[in-house]
Amino acid sequence: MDRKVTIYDIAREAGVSTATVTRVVRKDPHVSEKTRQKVQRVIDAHAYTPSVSAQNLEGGRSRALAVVLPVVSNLYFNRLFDAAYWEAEKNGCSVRLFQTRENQAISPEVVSELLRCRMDGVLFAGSIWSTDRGDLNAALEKLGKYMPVATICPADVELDCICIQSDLINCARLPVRHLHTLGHRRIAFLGGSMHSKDVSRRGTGFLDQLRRLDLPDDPAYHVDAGYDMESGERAVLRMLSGLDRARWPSAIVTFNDLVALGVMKQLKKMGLSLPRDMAIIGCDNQFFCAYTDPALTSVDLHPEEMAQSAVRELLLARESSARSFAMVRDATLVIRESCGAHLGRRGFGQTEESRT
Amino acid sequence: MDRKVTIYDIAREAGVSTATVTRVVRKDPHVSEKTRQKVQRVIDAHAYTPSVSAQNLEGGRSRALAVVLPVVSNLYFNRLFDAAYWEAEKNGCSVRLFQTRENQAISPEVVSELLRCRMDGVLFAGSIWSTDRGDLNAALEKLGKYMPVATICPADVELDCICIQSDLINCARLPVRHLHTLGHRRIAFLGGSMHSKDVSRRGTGFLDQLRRLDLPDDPAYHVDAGYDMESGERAVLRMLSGLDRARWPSAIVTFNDLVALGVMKQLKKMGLSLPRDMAIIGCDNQFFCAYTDPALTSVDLHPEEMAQSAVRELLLARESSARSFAMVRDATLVIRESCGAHLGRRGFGQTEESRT
DNA sequence: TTGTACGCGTTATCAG
DNA sequence: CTGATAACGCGTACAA
Repeated sequence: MDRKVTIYDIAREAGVSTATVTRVVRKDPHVSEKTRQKVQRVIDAHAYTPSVSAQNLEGGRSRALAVVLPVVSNLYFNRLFDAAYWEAEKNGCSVRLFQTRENQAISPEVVSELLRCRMDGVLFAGSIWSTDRGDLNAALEKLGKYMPVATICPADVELDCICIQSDLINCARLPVRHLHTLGHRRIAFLGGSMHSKDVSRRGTGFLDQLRRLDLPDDPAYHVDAGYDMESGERAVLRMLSGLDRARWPSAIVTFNDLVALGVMKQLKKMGLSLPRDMAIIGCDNQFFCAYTDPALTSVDLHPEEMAQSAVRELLLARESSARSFAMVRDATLVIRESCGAHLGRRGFGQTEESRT
Repeated sequence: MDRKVTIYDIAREAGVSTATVTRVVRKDPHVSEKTRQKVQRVIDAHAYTPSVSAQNLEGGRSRALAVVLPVVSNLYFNRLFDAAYWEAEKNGCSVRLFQTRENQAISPEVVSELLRCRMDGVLFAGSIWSTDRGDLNAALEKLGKYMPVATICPADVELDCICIQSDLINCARLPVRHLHTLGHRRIAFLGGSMHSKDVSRRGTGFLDQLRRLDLPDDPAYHVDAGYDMESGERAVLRMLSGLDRARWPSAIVTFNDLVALGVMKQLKKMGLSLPRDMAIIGCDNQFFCAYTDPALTSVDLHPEEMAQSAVRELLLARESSARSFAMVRDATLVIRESCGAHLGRRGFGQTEESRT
């Protein structure tokens, strides 16, 4: 491996001072055209590029933002990351990715790594909410002293940083209303946990909406499960196995589209026809939603836009003094075929149901 | 924003020299237990962490690998990246992601950014092969002078770097043989391009295999298309529309699973029943393959293992002198239901076919 | 317009 | 065992 050519090498060979080389590189106009050309020629000849490390050390900043999330290979997170990446790049800033994996909590290792790297800002997304509230606030405060901090978080989390909040309310309301409008009364929720400690609060939000519409909140209609396809398969099987067919829900809202994928597979395996025998609504509006059979109706939380806002605010906060505030991007429902909406309004399970 | 506390601050407050602070941080045993404790206390009190920029400047290396690819939000690439990330992390190395987007060529900007950041190694994956061979070699050579270079590339590409080659041969052979065994004779290929300039050479590899088995290579059986679901939908429609039903293929191999998704959707829309009326084989063995209807048979190129090998070799090359060589990870066929293999062997399209 | 000299935060070398 | 001090590569006052 060759030694990297430095600004000294260029200066010496061009017969000028390092200051002049810098000026040429930074396109400082206070250089005579003659020397500029001379220096530029040497630079080109050696393909000289200033060292970022040295520049950062000098300037005290890294022109880099950190994005901390569990896994990029997750569909939701890679959309989020991708958006953050390009938004930062548009502003001449690079992005460093830190994965925490299943390690739900925000680890001290990550915090110190962020500090070590002198990041210009950090965006947290996903799963850190399960961290003990005290620890979390301590960590954020510690980081906040040195760099602006932003998070993409559930709406009910109050943190001392830039909070881009997921639209929990509509994420639950939209699917429930849609199903209600189509005549469904018995609606189940599968995936994640109904307990309030669940990362996203999606389950609890769902229950709220049921209550608002005076719909039955049958405990049999939600079994705790994971966040992937296998979880969906198992959960729906467990739920339906324990129920008389007359008590079956006519619709299922899932934690996310992956769970929905599993649910649909299991349902078909049981011989049900979708959406006739069961309506399904997923969440995240993933790329494959239009290609399931039937095409999956889903809620879009617009992670891309949230990520873009976060990056923009981070960049802003870097200049001005840091501030803490919250903003929300409305969720939207993307209606496809998995609820039979295209077939017109119908009345599911009305006959067996006791009107309350 | 507070000023970061430096090694000087610690040294002063602890009443020792910076050298001693470094020793404590690096756990150098040549420190008396007494001073060690004294210094450590100050370090903890201020949550001091050495600056990576300064360390890198000093040491002349970054302890970071670069991964260059088109987009992480692509399923194939995020699996690849994720594997590289954790393999590097296991070796105390961080990973920096560079996306080139649709920008197929390896741009001078990326090259100079890699140089600027003084990366300890770089892994290229995907799409740079379409770069003019001369330019590509020039870029790789330039980089190679300063850091080890690895690529995940088609097997027929000869480059002066560490080449982790995709198993082109089996990627084409496995699906064609499988279909042949099941009795299929008219096999089409959809997605990408059949032209040899296509990034992955998947189309040309497919044609080779057809010839080997003496199967008809009807030009109508492959229309150039893209790499996503929409491309699949359009391509299959275009192909079948132009053909008498008697001349229809009985099986379709697609460039990847995304294309397969589109093809399956379009086929169903046309009223065909899968796999009875048409067998499908995708490529990449994506997570959703087991959840399509019918479950999609697919080729796995094992991008994770390729990425891990690449990272390992990069780390090795960093120590010893750089070397250039090639290695291949065999592709495997994951058989599910989209070819009807679970239904036993059958003879598709035998009757209409003219035996040659 | 150009050059000198210092600081940025660490580590390594060499004395003590 | 501990402390000066010289790099590391760059930018930037300040001076010429």
